Amino acid sequence: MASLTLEDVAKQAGVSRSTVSRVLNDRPNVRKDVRERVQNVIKSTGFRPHAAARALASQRSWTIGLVLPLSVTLFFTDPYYSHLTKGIAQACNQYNYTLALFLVGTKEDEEKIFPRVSRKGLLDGVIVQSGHHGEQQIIGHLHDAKMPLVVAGRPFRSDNVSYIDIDNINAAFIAVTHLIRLGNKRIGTIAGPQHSTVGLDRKAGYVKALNERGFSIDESLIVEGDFTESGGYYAMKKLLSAKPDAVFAASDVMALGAMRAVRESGLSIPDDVAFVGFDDLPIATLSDVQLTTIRQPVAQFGAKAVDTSIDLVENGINPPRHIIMETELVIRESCGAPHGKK
Amino acid sequence: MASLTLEDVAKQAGVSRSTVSRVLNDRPNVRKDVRERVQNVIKSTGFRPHAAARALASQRSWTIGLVLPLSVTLFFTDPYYSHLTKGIAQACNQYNYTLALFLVGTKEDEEKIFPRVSRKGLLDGVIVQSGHHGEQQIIGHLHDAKMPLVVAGRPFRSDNVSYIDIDNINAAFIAVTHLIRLGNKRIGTIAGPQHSTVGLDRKAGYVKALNERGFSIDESLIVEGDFTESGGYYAMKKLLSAKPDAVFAASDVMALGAMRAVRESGLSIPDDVAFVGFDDLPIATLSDVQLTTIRQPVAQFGAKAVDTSIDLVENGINPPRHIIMETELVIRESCGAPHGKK
DNA sequence: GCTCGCGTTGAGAGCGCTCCCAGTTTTCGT
DNA sequence: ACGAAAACTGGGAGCGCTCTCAACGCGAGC
Repeated sequence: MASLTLEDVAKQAGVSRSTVSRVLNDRPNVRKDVRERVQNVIKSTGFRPHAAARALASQRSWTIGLVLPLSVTLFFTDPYYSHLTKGIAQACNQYNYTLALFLVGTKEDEEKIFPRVSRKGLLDGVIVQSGHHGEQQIIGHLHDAKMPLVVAGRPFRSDNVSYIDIDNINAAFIAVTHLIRLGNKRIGTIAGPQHSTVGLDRKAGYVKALNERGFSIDESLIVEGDFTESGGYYAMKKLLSAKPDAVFAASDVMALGAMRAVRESGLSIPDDVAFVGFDDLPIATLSDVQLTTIRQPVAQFGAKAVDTSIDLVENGINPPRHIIMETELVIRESCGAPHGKK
Repeated sequence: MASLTLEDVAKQAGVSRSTVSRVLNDRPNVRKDVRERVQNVIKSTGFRPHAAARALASQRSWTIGLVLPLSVTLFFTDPYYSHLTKGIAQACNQYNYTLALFLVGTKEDEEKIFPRVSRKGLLDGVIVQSGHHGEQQIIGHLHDAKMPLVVAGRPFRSDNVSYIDIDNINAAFIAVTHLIRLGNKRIGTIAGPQHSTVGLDRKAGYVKALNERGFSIDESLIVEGDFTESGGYYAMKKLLSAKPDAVFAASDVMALGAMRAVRESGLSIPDDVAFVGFDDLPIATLSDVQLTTIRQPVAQFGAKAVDTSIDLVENGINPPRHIIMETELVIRESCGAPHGKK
């Protein structure tokens, strides 16, 4: 099976290269019987066009890049990234795109990756996870190269870039309002890092909910975590001295850590301290006390990111698209509210 | 900045296409001053060769595919895959290769992915994680297409394919022997799925250790898990009725689940039940009782996989390479042995 | 019967690079 | 200083596709 080419297939089918190409790409203007004849040859020979050749001729590589930060080793501890990656990978697959993964950890990684993603002929579009250390820089690179770019999560400077996000402020608002309605009086929060838009927005939603219900903001009830389990644990240890009766954690993983700290201190969940998390990843249901949380549509989020990338590739990057996905409060045990399941 | 080509750079530097190509690829036979002149033009114009064009002309795509099974949603729950992916991604980056990620979950995924990975001009080599449902099939595909292939973890039929693995039997043997030396008499195991080589091998090591020390094999002390936390939890519930005084779990994640079950039943770790896990991922140290475990060099494992792939690409796929990486017993709290740290 | 127009087909010119080979310049031994 | 060998450089022919364009039937309309 020496490397088969379009030409070979054409010869076998008794037609020209162009006709085979047309059949291959489902283009019109081929007589039915000819089309079938060619299709048979393609099937019987198992011919698949050479990816690089097609990419060169069509100026489309049919691959999308995904740039993920590895900072704080989050890629390992926070299943959010795994889920996002899965969503994106499956969507790519659906559309017959190839997914190129770029994990950027160190400064050296950046130096190698940044020029690569903006390189011609490699990627049709790029999805960058926001909250990244060199985020601004890579967005700039990509912008200069006029490479279609979708940011997953609102970036700091969102003018002129397409992004897709959830309404973090509102989602956090709903979570905290839920805790207020349940009668909690001292509601604390384990916020995300305040150098990320997610961290800022979720805290803003917390503040907004308290304000709207006439609560004053008690700074001792606000502790910053880093989206890790142990971050949540230590944040909660600090928070405990402020004696909260409820906590809104900016991620499920942090909520889990925080709940561990609460359990260790001899208090019970939700009676002494009620919890609402954020993400609704499978781990939310794994704990002894199932977590009430905000559900993000992570898989659809990924799919939408791919979708949008392809849209940008095909229809130009202007105007930038800004897409906000819906979230949902999922009530389980940890908030103390009556709930359906188990 | 219209798409810059080699030709343009050549014109600007006052040389020919060939010379620029030579400079670009660090090839000899270019006068020093000419080389520098060209390099300056490259730097000042920010020229990067068109990836697809280069791939077509050189018949090398400089990208490596990674095929990961999504079965049992393991990709999410077991950080092993995240770590492996990270190792592979970083190694690719090091070598200036691009990593293409293929996550195969459903049967439809397979159908889309299998032809894609063996397609000409897309991938130089492929790394496939073993333990995959359609493993045999994809290995066959790749073999037919003469695509360089490295399997991560020994596949079932290992003749004629290159793989890289750890010595699971011996590692498990060491873990269990350690528990025996500590004076435990009823040592149970939470084995991995017995349809995977890892699962089989680690169980074989357990059996071998007991046999060698004159213990008889008690089937009620052997329970099969599925490498998930809850799998470990339920396996332990079953195992508890056999009253083990020590447990060797075939993965850290399962060990964590099992320890949760033990704690729930009111027993203490390591006094009532001692534990040794397998993997030594960061989660091993996250638990209340730090886990004694077998350390796998996951990151190096990934790097070696990439290394081997490139070797196969450059030096041909025959003979198949079989590489075994070293493991190490890391003693912490859960086994009850005296240990250094904390 | 002739022209017009449309659906169909094939030829040819690239896409932007690598690589071989032939031509030119430099280097070195004598 | 001269010729041979070595080092350097440029031109050309692809790599395997896509895409434009011209050419070719063929039935409809007059």
